[in-house]
Amino acid sequence: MASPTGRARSVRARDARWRGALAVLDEMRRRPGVTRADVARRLALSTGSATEITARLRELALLSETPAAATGRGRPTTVLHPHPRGPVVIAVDLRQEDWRCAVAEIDGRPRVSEEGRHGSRHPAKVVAAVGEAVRRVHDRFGGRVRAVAVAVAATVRHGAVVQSATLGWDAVDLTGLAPAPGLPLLVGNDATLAGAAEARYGAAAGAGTALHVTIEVGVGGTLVVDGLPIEGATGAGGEFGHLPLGDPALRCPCGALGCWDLAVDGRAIARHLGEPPPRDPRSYAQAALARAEGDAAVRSAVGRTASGFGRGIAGLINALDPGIVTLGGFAEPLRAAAAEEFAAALTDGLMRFRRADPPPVVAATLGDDGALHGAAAIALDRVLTEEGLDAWAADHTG
Amino acid sequence: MASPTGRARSVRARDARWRGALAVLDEMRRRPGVTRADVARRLALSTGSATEITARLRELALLSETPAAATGRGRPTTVLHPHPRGPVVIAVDLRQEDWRCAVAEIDGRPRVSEEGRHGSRHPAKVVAAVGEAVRRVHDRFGGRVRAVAVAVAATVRHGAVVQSATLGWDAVDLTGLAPAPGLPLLVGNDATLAGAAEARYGAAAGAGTALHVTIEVGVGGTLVVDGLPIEGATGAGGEFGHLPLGDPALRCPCGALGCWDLAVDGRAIARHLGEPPPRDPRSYAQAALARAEGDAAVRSAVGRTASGFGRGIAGLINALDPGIVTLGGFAEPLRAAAAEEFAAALTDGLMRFRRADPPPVVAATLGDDGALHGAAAIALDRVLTEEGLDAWAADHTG
DNA sequence: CCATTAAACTCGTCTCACGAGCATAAAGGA
DNA sequence: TCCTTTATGCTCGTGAGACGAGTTTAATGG
Repeated sequence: MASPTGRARSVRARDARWRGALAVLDEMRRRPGVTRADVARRLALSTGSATEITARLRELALLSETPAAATGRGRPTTVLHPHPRGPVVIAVDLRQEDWRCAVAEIDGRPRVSEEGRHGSRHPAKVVAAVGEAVRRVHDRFGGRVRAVAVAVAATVRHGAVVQSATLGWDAVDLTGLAPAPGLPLLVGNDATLAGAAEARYGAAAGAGTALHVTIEVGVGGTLVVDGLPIEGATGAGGEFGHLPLGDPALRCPCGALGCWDLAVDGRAIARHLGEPPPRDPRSYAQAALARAEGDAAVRSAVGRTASGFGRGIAGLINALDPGIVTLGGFAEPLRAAAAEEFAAALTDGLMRFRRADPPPVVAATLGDDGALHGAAAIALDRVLTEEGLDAWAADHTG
Repeated sequence: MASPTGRARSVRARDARWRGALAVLDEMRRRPGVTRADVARRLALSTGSATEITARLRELALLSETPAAATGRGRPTTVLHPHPRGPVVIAVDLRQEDWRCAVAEIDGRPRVSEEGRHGSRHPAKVVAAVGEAVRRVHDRFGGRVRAVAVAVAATVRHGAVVQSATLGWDAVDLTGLAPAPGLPLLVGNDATLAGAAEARYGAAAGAGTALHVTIEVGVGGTLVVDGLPIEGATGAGGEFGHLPLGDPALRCPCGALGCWDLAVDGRAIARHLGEPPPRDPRSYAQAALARAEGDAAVRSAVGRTASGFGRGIAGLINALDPGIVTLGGFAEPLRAAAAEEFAAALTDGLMRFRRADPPPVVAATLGDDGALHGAAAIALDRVLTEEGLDAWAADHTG
């Protein structure tokens, strides 16, 4: 379907130059290990076009081909791989206590290259350490690096960190992470990127509309449509934790009243137990699940929390109508620890007509790697465009 | 940006056949009265291409050209219009008490052709009456009709009406509205389509991400990204009224607890006044605004309702990050009647970092015509595609 | 009435994909 | 072992769509 209010697309032949090539590269990304014959079939390409396109891409070091294992009669085809001197992106995941820096070829699988812990609350130090790592990777891969994407446990607007309860940061400038001028630096919220990764490679693969929800400190998540997170006007979409689904009497550190955040993470469990707010809601929540084994009061507190979580999920399903819901971080253990309470609240919160075939609510499958995969994905999205390939081709000819 | 999880796009030349033509037609839709020279500039088309494309489209009765008023020196250009024998779509708006049937040419402006009231609660009768009207229009326009779209005040899933509190309907089969076999019949929720129209032609024109919220019986609305409503997996997205933002003790007719629906429409005002639930919350709410003039109790009840509405809007802004919020139906009069309460609740409910530059909350500008415009828009979206133009061209050559 | 200006028209060229026909590399049967 | 079958890759002529340089046209304004 056309996008009649989108920016005026240019129609020039220049923009058709990479049509077939991009389709092939996308297919390669989506199905690692795909054969050339398969790609041609899927894209309804003639064998002539397939020959021409793969030859061009091989020439430009955008892919390489190796003989495929024979599957029967007929001339054997080839498997398409990223080229050993092809473009790469750097993906960074900046979490509460540590960070990881990975490299991904155009198949989108990040391979962790460096990692480190940061006890420090000083953003400048963390940024400096991560920046060093990025620069080392950039030195190693040189011109092959075409973009850098950072997943950060923070609210991100217009590509900049605005605040982070998890990290204890206010606005932080991450532009120092760019290892070279002119290299695109993309910054995204970690839960948003994890959701994108789940929708592309994980539990929600294939779903047109997927909802990802994660609990760490508060709630994060995103609605993903056709592999792209609904980012909102400033990039801060998916802050479901700040819907007033919680206790209207409680003031959230974000400034609003009744945020769902306060009703589902470790702070909620502590409140139900009459204990003081935990310094680190994440580890407190994990510990509570262990304590619940032998302690009925803790079990009950966990159950009430799971119930509040299920009720909110039901509301989000009502409002957004996802085809599947994936749970990340503490969300899945919480649901598992009080499965009945969660399920009851979920069903009770659904509109009646949705109860016959509600969307599956499943555990995220990429675990801790989701955000890293998502960062690699958005970085590659940037590289695998007409403009990106134009730039790459300009560097790789003549 | 590519859509890496979307269906495998075909790459064949066949799909490039209409590239330029579609871009020109889209431009024509977006800016009624544009000149050919303007379109060429905007799309970065060479004058040669513009000549070629417009000639082809004229030949196919997809557009016509008339001399433009001279604006200065130079050879005068032409204004692009829908062709008098070009394709049209039928747009239907099926509301609580009446219906309208309109015809739109490819500029997307629906012109009402027939209308009627339906006191009847019997869906079959209503569908029959509307179907007759559609058939009459179809008879008049013949093969020019390429699609029919129906905006209906009901929950729609997979293109079918599931239920409607407003109309008092359960599942209703609207396929009888199709005036001819093979003609696409698109069915959409009225608030969703009104939101799409606001984002394309109305108050939210130009916004990448827009939130439309309307109050009739309960709350309807949609998030619109680049002109396309986020429809969800089954097409029932945008049911924000069934987020549990209301009183958790109240059971909604939908089956869930605490729905926002109950906190913002006429039922909420009645409850605050200690009056019994109104039979028709819409007219009750309108009447309440009039009563509020001279009655402090009513004013207070309206204020509390506006406050609950503002709080919910704030939550939706937090969660979805729209660039603008448009208010339709009773939402705007409610906000206007208790502007201070609404604004205070809105601000108080926003995350702190959003308060500096919150998205504008404005009245929808298309009024009662929004849904009709939206229906025409999605019908045209269907017609103005490669496949749609292929079909049209097949009927108009040789 | 002619210079100026902006736009339309003409036409040769380019690029990309198609598709028919041919070449190639395997499996399987005689 | 050789030939047939099968699936695929390669070659090359064709066609569509857009470009862009050069030319023509229709207006304004001095």
